[in-house]
Amino acid sequence: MPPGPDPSPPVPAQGSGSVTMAMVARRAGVSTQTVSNALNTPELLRPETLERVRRAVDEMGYRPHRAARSLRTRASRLIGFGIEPAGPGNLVLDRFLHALSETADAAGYRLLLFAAASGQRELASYEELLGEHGVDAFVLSNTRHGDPRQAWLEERGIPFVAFGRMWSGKDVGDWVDVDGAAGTASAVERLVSEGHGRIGFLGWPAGSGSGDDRAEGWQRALRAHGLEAPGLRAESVDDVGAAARAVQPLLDAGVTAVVAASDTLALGCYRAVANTGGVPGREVSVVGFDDSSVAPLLSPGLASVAQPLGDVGREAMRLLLARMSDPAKPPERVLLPPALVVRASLGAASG
Amino acid sequence: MPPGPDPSPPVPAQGSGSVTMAMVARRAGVSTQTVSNALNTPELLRPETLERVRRAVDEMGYRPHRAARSLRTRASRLIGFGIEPAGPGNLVLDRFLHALSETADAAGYRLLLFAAASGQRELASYEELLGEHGVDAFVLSNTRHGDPRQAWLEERGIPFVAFGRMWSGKDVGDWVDVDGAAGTASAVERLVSEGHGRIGFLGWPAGSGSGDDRAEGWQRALRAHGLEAPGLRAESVDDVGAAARAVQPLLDAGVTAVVAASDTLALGCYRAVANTGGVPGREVSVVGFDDSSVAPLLSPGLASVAQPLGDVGREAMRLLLARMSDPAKPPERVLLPPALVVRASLGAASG
DNA sequence: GGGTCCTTTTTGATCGATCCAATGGCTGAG
DNA sequence: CTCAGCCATTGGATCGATCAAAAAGGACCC
Repeated sequence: MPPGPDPSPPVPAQGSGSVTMAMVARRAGVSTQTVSNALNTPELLRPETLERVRRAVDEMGYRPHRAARSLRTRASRLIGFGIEPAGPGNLVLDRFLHALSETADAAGYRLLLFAAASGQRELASYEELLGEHGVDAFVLSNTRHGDPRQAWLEERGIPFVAFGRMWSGKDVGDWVDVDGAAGTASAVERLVSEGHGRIGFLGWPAGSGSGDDRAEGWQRALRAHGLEAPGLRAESVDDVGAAARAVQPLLDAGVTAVVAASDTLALGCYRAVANTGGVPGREVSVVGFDDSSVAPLLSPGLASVAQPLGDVGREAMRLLLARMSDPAKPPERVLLPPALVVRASLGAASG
Repeated sequence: MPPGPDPSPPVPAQGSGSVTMAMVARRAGVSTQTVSNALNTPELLRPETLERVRRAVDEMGYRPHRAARSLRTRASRLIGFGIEPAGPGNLVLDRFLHALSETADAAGYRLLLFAAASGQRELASYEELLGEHGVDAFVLSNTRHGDPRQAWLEERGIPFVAFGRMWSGKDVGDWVDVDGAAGTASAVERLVSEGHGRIGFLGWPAGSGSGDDRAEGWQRALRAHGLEAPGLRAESVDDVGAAARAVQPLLDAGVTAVVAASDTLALGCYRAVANTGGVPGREVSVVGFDDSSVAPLLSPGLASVAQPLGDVGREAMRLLLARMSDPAKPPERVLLPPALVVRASLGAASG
C-alpha cells in the first residue's frame, strides 16, 4: 500500500485523553520517528512530508509528553530557583521572576520553584533536585558573603547564573548585577547639573558589598567634578530614626543635597530636614535608592535610583541559556546601570 | 546462591553519574520491583528486606528519576503557577510563593512557574502545560471579575485552588481569601475600645469586590456598637493626593478616626490631617490596609491591617492537595482573618 | 541494465521507573 | 507427606519519546 494519510475523521483539537506520537504518525501515514524528526530536525524531511506531519500535529492538538522526552534526552528543560523566606534584605522578586519565566519560556524552558533550606542544609535541596534529575540548571539570588553555592555548583559542572556578584572570594561562574556605583554617580551628576555643590552621602556601615559600591559611585562622581568629599559622608543602619540622627551633622555642615543608599535612609533625611524646619527638595535635595513603593507616595515625591529588575531577569536567563548551550565558554558578567527616577525631592540648589 | 547483598565496595554517596533502581537492587540482592516497593509500599516487605534495601539506598545516595516516575504514573508532581507582569493591583507574591513551595515540598510536590499570557491567549499557556503533562494542578492568583480560568479548569476536571474568591458569577472550586471585612471590623473594634465614637471610612469607588468588602466590615462594626455611619464615608481612587481631598469632608465633619481601604489612602489621610495643622494619631487616628512597606516608615508609624500571606499560601496548598487526593469532595472555601498591626497612628480619642 | 551514492524513512533498542500477573517459599491443616 | 492458602518477591510489559543504525527510494553515471 502506498504511504498516505490515514482517512480517519478529524479529532477535536483537545481530545479526551492525550495524543501520542504514534497516533499522529498513523494519521500522517509515517512512522513515529518521522514525527519526531518533523519536530526536532525538520530539515531532514521532504517538504511535502513535513507539511503532512505538521497538519496532523495541528489537527490532533499533539504536544510531546515532557516526561517521556526528559527520560530519553536526560534533560528536564526545567530551571531551579530556590525561594527563601522573605527577609529584610531580600528584594521584591515579582518582576525578576516574571522576566526570568518569560525569557525561559521563549527558549522552551520553565522555572521550578523550591523552598530553599537555609543554614547547614542549604545545599541539600539543590542536591536533591539534581539527584532526581528535576532541573538542568539553577538561578541564584540573594547571594551572600561566603556563599557556598557557586563553588559547589561549579565543581559539579552544573550550569547556573547568579543575581549578584561575588564580593569576596574567587569569582566563579556567570552573574548579573546592578551597578550601584553608576546609580549613585548618576544621582550626583544630576544634582551637579541642578547647581548643587555640597552633596552628602548617607550610607550603611562599611562592609556590605552593595553599600560600599554605592558609596564609591558617589565619591567617584564628586571627584570627577573636583568637589570635595571628606566630612560629607555619614553612616547609619537601615532605620528611619537612626538615619535622621546620622544625617544631622551633614545638614549642619551645609550640604544642599544628600544621596542615600536606600529609600529608608532617604526617609530619615526627610525627617531630619523637616525637624530643622526645612522642606525636602527645597532646602535640601534628597535621592534614595531602590525606588521602593514608598518613594512615589511621599511628599514631595522621593527621587530614587531604580534597579532594572526586569532587565536583570532577562539578562540572567540569557547568560544561563548561553552557558547551557556551551558549558566551556568563558564566564560572562553583566553590570546593569540603574535608572534615576526623578521626582520633586530633587530640586535645584537653593543657595 | 542464597539471596544476599552484593559485596561490591561502597560507592561515594554522590557518585559520578546517576544511581538507578537496578543498581540499588543488585547491591541489596533483590529485584528492582522490591526496591520500588521499599519506597512506595514498604508495608509489603519483610522488615529485614526493607532494612537491607534502605541501607543500599542510603549508601548509594539513590533518588528516583522524576521523569521516569512521571512517565509511568502519569503524574508530574508539579503544580503550575502563572506569574503575571507586575501590575498596580498585584500583591507582593514573595511570602505567598514561599509558603506555597514549602507546603508543596513537604508533600513531594514542587511549583512550576510560567509566564502567563494575558488577554485572548490567557488560557493558552494553561492548555499547553496540560497538553504536555507538565503539571498536575494549578494555583491561581490575581483572580478578576469574570475570570474564565476557574470554569475552564473545572470543566476539564483539573484540580486547582484560587487565591481570591469569585465576586461574581457562579462560585466554582476551592479558594482561600482574606476576610477584608473582618480586618476593617477589627480596626473599628480597636478604635472604639480606645474611645473613638466618630469613625470614618475612606474607600475605593464601589464596584471592586475587595473594596466593598472592606467597607462592609467597617459599617457592620459601627452598627454593632450602635454608632452612626451615614455621612462618614468617602471614596477615592488609590492615589495620595486624591485621597487627601476626598477625606477632607470627613475631617470637617469631626471624625476622630479614619479607617482606610489601603495604605495609600491612609497616607492621603495623613496629608489632609497635616494640612489642617493636625498630627495623625493625635488629632485623628488612622488605620491603613495591607501593611505595606510604607507603614512602618511613616511618622507616626501607620497602623494597618496585614494580610496573612504566608497562611494564605499554606492553606491554599492544603486545599489543593486535598482536592488532588479526592477529586470528588465538595468544594472548600477558607476565609482568613487579617491581623491589625498596631502603630502610633492608632491613638486614643483626643476629644 | 546495474551499480554507486545520497537522501528520506523505518526498525529496533533504550531511558528508569511502575503496573500486572505469576512464581517460589513457607505454614498449617488433613 | 501432600496440598491448599498466603505471603514476599520476581519477571516481563509498559509509559512516550529519542537514539543509532539499517533499509528503502531515487537520481545519476557508465
